[in-house]
Amino acid sequence: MRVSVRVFELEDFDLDATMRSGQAFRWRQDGIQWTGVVGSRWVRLSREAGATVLRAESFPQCEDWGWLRHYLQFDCSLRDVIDRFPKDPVLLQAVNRWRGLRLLRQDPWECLATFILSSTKQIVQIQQIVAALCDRFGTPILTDPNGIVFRAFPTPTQVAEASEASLRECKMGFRAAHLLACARRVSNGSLDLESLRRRPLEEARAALMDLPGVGPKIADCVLLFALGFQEAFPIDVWVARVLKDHYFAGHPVTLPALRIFAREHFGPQAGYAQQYLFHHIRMLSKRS
DNA sequence: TTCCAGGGTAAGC
DNA sequence: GCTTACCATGGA
Repeated sequence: MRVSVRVFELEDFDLDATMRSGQAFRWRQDGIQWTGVVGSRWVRLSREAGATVLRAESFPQCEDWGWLRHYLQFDCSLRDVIDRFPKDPVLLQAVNRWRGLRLLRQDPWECLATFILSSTKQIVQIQQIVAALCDRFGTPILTDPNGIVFRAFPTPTQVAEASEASLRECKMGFRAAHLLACARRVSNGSLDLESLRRRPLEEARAALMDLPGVGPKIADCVLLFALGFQEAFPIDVWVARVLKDHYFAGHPVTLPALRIFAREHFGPQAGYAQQYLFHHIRMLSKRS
C-alpha cells in the first residue's frame, strides 16, 4: 500500500494521553504507533519518546495535510488554554501530570453516534461496539498486510438504512433505537449538525438534546469534541465524582448544581479542564 | 456473584 | 424541581 509520510514539529502534545483519554474510540496502539481512521483516511501516528516531532502516515496519499491539522488542532496553543485555568490544587495536579493532553476535533456525526453508544458503558466496551458497527456498515478504505480491513465510520444514511435488529447484533442493546432514530434525523436533513457550529452554545445544546438518547452529558460531548465549544463541560460519573470529592468536600450535590459550579469555576476553557480532570482521576484509579 | 460503566427517559413525589 | 426503576451488555 502506498502511503504519504510527513513529519510535523510539535510542542506540548502528548499523543498517548490524547488517544487514551476517552474522547475518540477508534484509535489502536501498537508500541509507539497509533492507527485509526479520520474521515475516509487510514492514518498512523507515532512520536518517539521525548521527540519534538510527530510522524504521520496517510492512505490514500495526500499533499495537503490540512485535514490532520484540523483533527489534531495544531493551531491551538495549549499554553493559552492552561494559562486561563483556575489555579486550584486538583486541576494543577492533573495539568502537571498530563500536560500535552489535547482535545481532538472530531466529525460531528461520528462523535454524536459514538457517544450515544457510550451511555453506561466502559471505554473498552464502547470501543468494541464502535468497531463492530464500523466492521458491519462502514465503507472499506484499505486492507493492511495483516489482512485487517479498515473502514470509514458508517454515514448517517448507512446507519439509517440498517434495521434495529442488525444494530443490536453489534451489542449496543437499548442504544440501538436511539442511534437509528438519530441517523434518520441527520440523513433526511431535519438536523444539520455542521450548522450548529455557528449557533450560540445554548441553542446548539438544545438542538442536540432534542435528539432521542441525547441528554445533557452527550450533548456536551458533541459540543466539546466536535463542534468547537471549548466551554462545554460534560459531566459523567467520573467527573461528577471528582467534583464532589475535591470541590464539595464529599458532600452530596445535585447534577444541575455541579453544572452551574463548573461553568462559573472553570470558565471559557472548562472543556479542556474537564478533560484533564477526567483523564487524571481515571489513571489514578487504574493503578490501585 | 455482584458491582459498575464517559446516561437518558419517564414515572412518581 | 429532584429521585428512582429501567433499559442491555460485559469487564473487573
